[in-house]
Amino acid sequence: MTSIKDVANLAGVAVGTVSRVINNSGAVKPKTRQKVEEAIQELNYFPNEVARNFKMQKSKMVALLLPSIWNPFFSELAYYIEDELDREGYKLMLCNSGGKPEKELYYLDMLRQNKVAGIVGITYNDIENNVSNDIPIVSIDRHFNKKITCVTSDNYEGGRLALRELVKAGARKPAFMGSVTSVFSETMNRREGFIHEAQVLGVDYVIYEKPDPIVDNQAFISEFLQKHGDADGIFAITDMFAASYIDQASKQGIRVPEDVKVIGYDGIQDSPYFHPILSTIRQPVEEMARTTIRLLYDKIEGIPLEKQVYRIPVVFRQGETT
Amino acid sequence: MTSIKDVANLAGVAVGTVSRVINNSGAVKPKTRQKVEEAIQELNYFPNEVARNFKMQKSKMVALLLPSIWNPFFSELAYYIEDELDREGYKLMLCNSGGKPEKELYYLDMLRQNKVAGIVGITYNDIENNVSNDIPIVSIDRHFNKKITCVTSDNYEGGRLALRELVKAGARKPAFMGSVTSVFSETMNRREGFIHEAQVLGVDYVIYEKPDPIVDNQAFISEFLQKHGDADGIFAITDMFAASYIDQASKQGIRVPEDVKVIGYDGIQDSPYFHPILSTIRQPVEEMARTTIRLLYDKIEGIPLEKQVYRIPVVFRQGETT
DNA sequence: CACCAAAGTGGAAACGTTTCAATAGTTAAT
DNA sequence: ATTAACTATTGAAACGTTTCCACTTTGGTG
Repeated sequence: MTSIKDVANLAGVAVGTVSRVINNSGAVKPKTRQKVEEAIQELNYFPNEVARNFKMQKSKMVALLLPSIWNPFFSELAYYIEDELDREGYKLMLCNSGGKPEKELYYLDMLRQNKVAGIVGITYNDIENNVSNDIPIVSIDRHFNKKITCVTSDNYEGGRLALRELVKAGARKPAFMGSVTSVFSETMNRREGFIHEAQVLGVDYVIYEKPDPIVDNQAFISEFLQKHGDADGIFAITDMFAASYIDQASKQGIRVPEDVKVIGYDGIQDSPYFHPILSTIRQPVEEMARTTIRLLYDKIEGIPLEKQVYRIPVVFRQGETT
Repeated sequence: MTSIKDVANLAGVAVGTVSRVINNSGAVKPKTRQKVEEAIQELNYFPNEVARNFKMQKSKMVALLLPSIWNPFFSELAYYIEDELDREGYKLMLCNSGGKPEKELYYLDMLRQNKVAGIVGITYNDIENNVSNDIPIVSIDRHFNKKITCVTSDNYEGGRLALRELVKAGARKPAFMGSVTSVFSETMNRREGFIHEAQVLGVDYVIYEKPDPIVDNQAFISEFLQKHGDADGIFAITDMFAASYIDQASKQGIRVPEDVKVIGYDGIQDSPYFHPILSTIRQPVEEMARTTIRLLYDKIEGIPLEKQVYRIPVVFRQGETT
């Protein structure tokens, strides 16, 4: 492979000069620059980025650590994250943890060894203590403590909004359904907002939480239907969950939205696949992604951040299920 | 940051020895090894992977270049690719090209500069000439020439299968619908298989292709419905396209499967979101992903490949649309 | 006990850059 | 013509590894 040295030889200058030409740093006489550029052309030389990263002790690589890219919410997020990174010449490394603690830690170690410039983390476990201070992290929907900045949708408002919409659609006894993924998860505020608004409005409500994320959704939903057959409105913690509920309910002859209104959370639907079209609290995925990366840039450059948690507003999107 | 030199100093040995301990290469006395390991512990040292990559002139990074990770077919593929890579300690870099030629080339250059170990490419353009010989590539569904190995589902058989299933489901005049993405795309064989089987069986058929992928799907489908209202079976080139067709058709009062049978291609549905459940030709995404990576490993290690195109068998999956 | 092969270790070069101090060249004012 | 003040360029060190050659130690054999 041709190196900067070959270019220097051919152009009859020193390597330092070639470096300055390439990086437009320092002064170079136009004539010299031309000689060097010709040599670069001639040799079809391009700089070895690995050597640069090594020398500079930093790379333009950002890692995205998430449970599974297969999940449509995450794949949309990843799309925008990559797009925003590319604008500044950063590259994206993708790590699927499966939500497993040991894999999250394994990847964190690996990323440190690879000296990535930053990490976007969507983790199920408290990675606070397993993360060195020398590598900036921004998390999405997970709020640990000072070290890790968090970007999230406004889950609390989303919960309030969902309850209001259910009531507006005619529900007399709305229920919150979902599974706990992590005690650090900001998503739990969806429940708090829901409860708060129900109390403010003075409506009867049900909270039904699945303690263990491993348990089968279907079984959990069946159980709910038995115990709370009188619930006539469902706020599901995610769209995915809402879809499971609708599936299960319709198998038991329950009609949506006639018998039960359903609202999801995420708003990942905008493909012709999805039916029925869910009423949902739409997360502004693109804005969350871009905000996350811009905050990460600030951290990388050592700019102190104003806040610890950045909440992006959500909106209700009417579908066919309310 | 602590380096191998610090470890050597603390352990009272030479850097070469520390290196041998870390890499389990060459002989090291147990006693020495212990001293070194203690020093590593003490200093909390971990090897600088960037320096290694630099020295070794190679990295364990593989790039996945595709139009958009947002597409559920690609995100499933990416999931398995990452999983297979991780088994051998490789990392995945994600590049969304948006299918734009200039971005594909831009990424290709970038990847070369970054000395990735290999590339998995799902491109719309002929990248054959823009790719150096020193970096192994395996493409999915795109067949250029000798240099680039191609992994694809058995599109031809898939096309035959689709036609047979449509006929079996009662269609008298089946149609193939789709848009051309690239002349190099293996996916076009779906059409060939469809045509071949129709001729073998002696059934009347329609081929309706959208020349320009940019044109709006909805408009294209409306046009088709006007011109070929008598077609009573649709083989859509992708599930996504099938879903669009069903949407559009149902808006015009056409019922699926009563009036028209529909078969898609991909089989990306296995989430409760999707309704109706499509009858489809299922691509074995996981097997394709793993095959791709294993072939890439062979190429990386210089092992010559037997074939130029690897076709993975497909199966028909019954849904609610036939 | 002397000798030899094998095992273990040290030390330095090399990988391709950037950067910086030192030197050389140029310009403009005296 | 001399010098001061820049501008342009050189050359070498440094980044953290691995690897290879040379040297030293060890253990076994005659």
